Amino acid sequence: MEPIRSIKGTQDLLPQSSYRWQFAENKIKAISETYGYREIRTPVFESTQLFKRGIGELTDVVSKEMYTFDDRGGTSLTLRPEMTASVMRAWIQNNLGQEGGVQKMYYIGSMFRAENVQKGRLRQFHQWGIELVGSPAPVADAEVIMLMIRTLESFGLKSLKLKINSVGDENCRPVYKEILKDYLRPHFDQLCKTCQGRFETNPMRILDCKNETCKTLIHQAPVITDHLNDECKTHFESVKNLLTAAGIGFEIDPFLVRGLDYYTKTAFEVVSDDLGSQNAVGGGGRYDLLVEQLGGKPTPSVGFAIGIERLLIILEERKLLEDVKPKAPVLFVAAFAQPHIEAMIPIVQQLRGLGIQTEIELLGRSIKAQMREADRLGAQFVVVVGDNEMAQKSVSLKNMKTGDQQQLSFDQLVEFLSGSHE
RNA sequence: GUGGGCAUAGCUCAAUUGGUUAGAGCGCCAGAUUGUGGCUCUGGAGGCUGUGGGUUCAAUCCCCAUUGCUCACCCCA
Repeated sequence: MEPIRSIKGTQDLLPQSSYRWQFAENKIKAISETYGYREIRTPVFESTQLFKRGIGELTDVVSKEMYTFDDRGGTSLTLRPEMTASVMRAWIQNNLGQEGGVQKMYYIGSMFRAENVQKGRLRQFHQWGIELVGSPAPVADAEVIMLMIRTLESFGLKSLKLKINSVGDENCRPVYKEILKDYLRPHFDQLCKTCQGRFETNPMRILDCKNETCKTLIHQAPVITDHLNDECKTHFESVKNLLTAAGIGFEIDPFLVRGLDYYTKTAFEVVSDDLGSQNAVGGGGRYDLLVEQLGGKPTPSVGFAIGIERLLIILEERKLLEDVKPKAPVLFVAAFAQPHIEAMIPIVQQLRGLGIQTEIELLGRSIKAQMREADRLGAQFVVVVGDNEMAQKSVSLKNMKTGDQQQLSFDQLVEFLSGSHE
């Protein structure tokens, strides 16, 4: 029979490496909470309409990358391709705006995009994200960026590049788009096919096209940062000043245009050379118009998302996970035969009850094999029980690091281990 | 959707212009040590060379198809 395989673009997280994820997730959660963010979980599937309205019908994500299907009642559902739209839907639906002040939320979860697979790009992948809802102030933008950078630094990542830009708001962006189109119009024929399509629908996306001729044309193009209105300009300046005050280095990239339609004012991205061609570790920005688009009251917000798989790729390439190891048992109980195992079971129960990680032989192997197993598991101590020990109602306790061995009564063993385990 | 690369033991990889029994390291199991891990030594298990077809006296090697993986284009995390 043909074995069934996992679906392309999905991955098993095996016990051999899950501790790395736990390490990353624990750190992320701890830091998010230090900054006052609380976890939000939302369903992995939503009404297709949510993403169409929130992300934008013309974006690549919505137009060609969504896992969409009809449920039995004929409703169109979609596996979430990102979570900001879901979080804002939940925020509106549960009237979180009524609580006053801002809502600071984080999430870690699976996202789904039906794309071709390559390095750092899967069909089911995971994001850590932050949403700071309800503040129009530049300090909110700065806070989420500080949180993002601090977190990456806490993993030991130093030389990642932070790129920021302002993409304007509903007043100055349309004006800039016209200026850009006026500049590009005489060169329309030289643009690549996709950019010719973008010319009317989303001219700003031409700015980050990687086609060579498009790039040379764009090089001389008017940049949005020269055409921001006073409000956006002041906001952008404040964000930059705050980042400088926070000691965070950044690079202004007037060609940074993110692929989701909801961004306003600040947009930012962190890139790394370790990722191959999909070089974005994470990115985000301000989305002051999204809540209205989803049927809520105007609510200025800012957030970001980081790809966990990509983060782990970088950590691995830079050898920053070498010291991260799975938890090893404190004690391995090696027994000769069934009666010895029976005699040890109450002790094992007691030790585990005390939170001491304890293993007992499950295969009835030779003592030699059991010792090898204990060593492989990295156990600090091994207890050996046989007829000799049973006769004296005791155990032999071996320290695996020093090789020392001593005879202990059952009570002494429990007392010793509750004092000496780490 | 489009292109390139790869597919041999559990893992990482060899195998001469096509030539006899497809090898190594690591890992696994066992013994040396009949009640004790690591280090060392010895032995062992483990392969339809991804699948199907073709060329040939002969195919892991050449050709075609197919599946899977991977990298890249577009876009994104």
